[in-house]
Amino acid sequence: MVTILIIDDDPDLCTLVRITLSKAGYQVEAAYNGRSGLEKAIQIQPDLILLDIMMPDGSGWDVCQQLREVGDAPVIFLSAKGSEGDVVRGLKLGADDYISKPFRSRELVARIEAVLRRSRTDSAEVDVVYRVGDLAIDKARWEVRRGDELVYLTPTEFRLLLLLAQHASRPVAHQEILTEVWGTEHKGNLNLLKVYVRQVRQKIERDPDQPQYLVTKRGIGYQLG
Amino acid sequence: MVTILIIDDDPDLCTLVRITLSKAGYQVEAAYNGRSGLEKAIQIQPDLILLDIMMPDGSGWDVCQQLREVGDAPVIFLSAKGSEGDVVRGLKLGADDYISKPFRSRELVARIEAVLRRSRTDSAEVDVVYRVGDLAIDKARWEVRRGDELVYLTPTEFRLLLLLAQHASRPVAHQEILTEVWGTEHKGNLNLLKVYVRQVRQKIERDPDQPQYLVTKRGIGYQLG
DNA sequence: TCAATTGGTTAGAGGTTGGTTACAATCAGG
DNA sequence: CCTGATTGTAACCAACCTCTAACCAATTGA
Repeated sequence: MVTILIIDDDPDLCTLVRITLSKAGYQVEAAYNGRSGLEKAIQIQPDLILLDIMMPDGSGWDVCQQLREVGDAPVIFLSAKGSEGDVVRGLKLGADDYISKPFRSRELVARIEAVLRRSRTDSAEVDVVYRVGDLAIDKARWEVRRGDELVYLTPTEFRLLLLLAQHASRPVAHQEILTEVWGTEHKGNLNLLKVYVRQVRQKIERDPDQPQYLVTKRGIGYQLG
Repeated sequence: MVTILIIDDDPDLCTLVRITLSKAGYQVEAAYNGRSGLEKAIQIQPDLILLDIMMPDGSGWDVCQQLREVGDAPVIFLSAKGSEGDVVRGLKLGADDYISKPFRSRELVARIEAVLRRSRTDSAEVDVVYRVGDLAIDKARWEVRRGDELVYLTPTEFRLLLLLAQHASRPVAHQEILTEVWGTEHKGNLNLLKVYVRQVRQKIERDPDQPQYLVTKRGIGYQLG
């Protein structure tokens, strides 16, 4: 369940947003001033924060800055229409997007989804590690470990293992492997695949004759895990 | 028919791509700036989008982001050779792949096919599991379980059982089974079917002589459950 | 009742698939 | 230009799968 925290001094707006986002399938929490907003953010660790920067106590900017320090949830801030300077300032303070009041509910949902998608792929880019048993395939570092020890694979061997890891626990067809790893010009070259499967097994399996990780799916392809 | 939208300010390139992809069997639409590209994307809902991020009006990035908001078509972007920063930025904005200009037509087609295949299997990777009694036929994993234990079936045996599972509690005619599993060239070979029915029963039935799952419908065909 | 029809069983030949090894071609770094 | 690493090819073997043929058993209906 995706949780969204809205921080705004206007209770009517909070209610409106709560209804809109509930319909879109989100869990919504509200806070009516900067201080309690920060506390709630720490407490519930929301997936995204909607922040009004023009609150009566003038705490919007501070809260925006502090939110970035206490968690990594993306922030969308709400600004009065036409205050372009505020928009720039907000984005510089680390906000991920902004919406001018008044806004239509469809637009709000669209912006939220866009920001969530972006933040997901961003963090996915930093740490993509596929795990199968005590095997770890690290896409970003281009490394494979079995337990603690580093296993060295050549680039082609790595691409093969990575592809299988990305579909772990599911068979991947011979042809799909060949076209993904070697390109269409080799899509019929089953022998090539067999040779590389052996090489990878020699390196990652404890007993290459009784593979535990890279298993054969006869008549179909290969499967990791 | 698979439709591809190309957004690029260079009409010559668009024409070249159109010819290349038409030969490969795709329907191609072109737009020559970001705005009309977005409009076309909404209008025709293409299966894949090729996007030039370095358009004169500088709209590439915005368009990339907005494309993700208005549809779920995968995006491949075209970048000038060597602009590594742009590549990372593009991928973070949610693009699925990139190609550096100039590119060879074979490579373009290969990348498109890879991305399409990936986006298709990603959505198809939701497990389809047919259940009959305590028998579970998992189409995606290509596995059959009775209770907890895995039952090994050969590819042909699996295709036979899968077909019956897809019509569970209904008889399937001999001829239909034969043409679906073995193809038209075997549609009269009843003996073949009988042999395989026995083999499958040996593997999935508790008492193969008193089949509970794969039952005979005399004069018609076979039925699962 | 007893052929005719339909379904079930068994064993095995031959082909296909996967695994293994050795080696040639290619590439990258010194 | 040489060297070692890596990629891709060729040939072979072993295991397995597919399909055929022949025969047996159960059911049907004339």
